[in-house]
Amino acid sequence: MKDLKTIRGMPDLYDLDIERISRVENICMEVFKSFNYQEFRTPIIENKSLFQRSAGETSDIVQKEVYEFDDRNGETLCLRPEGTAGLVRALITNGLLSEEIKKYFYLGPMFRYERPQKGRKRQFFQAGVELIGEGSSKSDVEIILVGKTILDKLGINFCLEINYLGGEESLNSYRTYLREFLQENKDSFEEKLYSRLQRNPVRAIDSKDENIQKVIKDAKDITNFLTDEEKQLFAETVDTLDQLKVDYKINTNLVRGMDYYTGTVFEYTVDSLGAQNAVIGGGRYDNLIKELGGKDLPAIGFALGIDRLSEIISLEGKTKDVFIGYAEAKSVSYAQDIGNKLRLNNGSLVIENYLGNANVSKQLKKANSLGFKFVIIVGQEEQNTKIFKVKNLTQDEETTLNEVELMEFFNG
RNA sequence: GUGGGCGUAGCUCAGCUGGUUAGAGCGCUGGUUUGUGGUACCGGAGGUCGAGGGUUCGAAACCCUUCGCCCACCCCA
Repeated sequence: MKDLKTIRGMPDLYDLDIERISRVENICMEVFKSFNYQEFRTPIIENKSLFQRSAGETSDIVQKEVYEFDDRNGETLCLRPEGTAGLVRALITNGLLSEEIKKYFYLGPMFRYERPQKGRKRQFFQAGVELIGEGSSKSDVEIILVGKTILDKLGINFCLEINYLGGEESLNSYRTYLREFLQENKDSFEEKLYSRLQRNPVRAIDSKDENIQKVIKDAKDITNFLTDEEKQLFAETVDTLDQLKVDYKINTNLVRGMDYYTGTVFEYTVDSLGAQNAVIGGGRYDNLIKELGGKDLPAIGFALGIDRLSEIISLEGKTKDVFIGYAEAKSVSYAQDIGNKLRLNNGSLVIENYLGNANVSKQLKKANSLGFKFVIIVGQEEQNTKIFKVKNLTQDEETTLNEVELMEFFNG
């Protein structure tokens, strides 16, 4: 039976789960398109080296969370752990980069080999946007607004946290400072932890570990290492958010897991998801495109956890419209004919043509338990007279209509 | 990778310090009701008690192993 199990952290999705997920997906797409972003689909499998070069060789994602395998000609491939690198690769591969501003979105499954817990699966679904070719605060603000619009439309209470990491030089001097600072406090950490922190010192500042927090709270924060120009850019972004009345919290401890982030970074968090409380995370990555071999273009984007959001939205009651039952078996085809006329007449209706063997009484029972609002029973009588009884299950009313009236009845 | 909790019907769970035939509610299904639902009543199906091994006269229960789920660390969306 082992071969009939799903892979750990990769559940089958159906019923309510998938209803929730597709509601989030639909709203994401709707909002992306309303901001005039274009859809992009890249393969789920890429060369592993792409992620080593983008997310970073030392990042946890690449070090221990990538599903990798050799294909038959010996290349090391992997299941994508995130979406940005693949999209940037595709823009370069297809020669789509120019001075013009480009706006793309994507949506699909990502894979990371992690211990599953609340809000964390091994196959999970992300939607994301990337705005390429604009480095000013205007683009920061737009990307932040796209995220906010989605969360608003989903009716979710959230908190926006932002920070500014600075460009390569600022970030490197901050890293150097942190390494030295950690070295001075080396005795406070275990060997293993210490070497991990040395490898990625910025990680220490948003650690939940009490021990680390106690030490790191005396360290200087990133703002001490930003250039005047960088401070100015961040101030512009923050000012614009104020003007637009977008609430935010500056969190100088906010850092991101991928090495490619520079400049503005942000996270939308919620409080009902336990430890995995980030539902949207993103930021500026002004060096990534160049480093992967493309033009030297600034860019900013975010990724959104579709399944995380799907866990916390409320689902409005879905309505199914018409259940068409039959009185005698030979009337089924006529019932299907009526059903299709109704569908052609109004494509947004959900119409079930009953195909089972239950009698009329059972059919009514089924229609009710399946959540249909109207029932039409079609039989010899209806076929002869072309007059139908439309039963409203919620109000216990029956309306008698001819075919033309029937079409009108369901036309709005 | 490290902790803690948990696997019994499709779902939510009960099942005492080991005791003979495995329980409830919900759902499903048949009937009361052969062209009209919701409520009610009566019946039915459905379980190698996660898997493998061990202890025992006897294991859903105790021990070991393993797989999975949940939560947290870590990491991140």
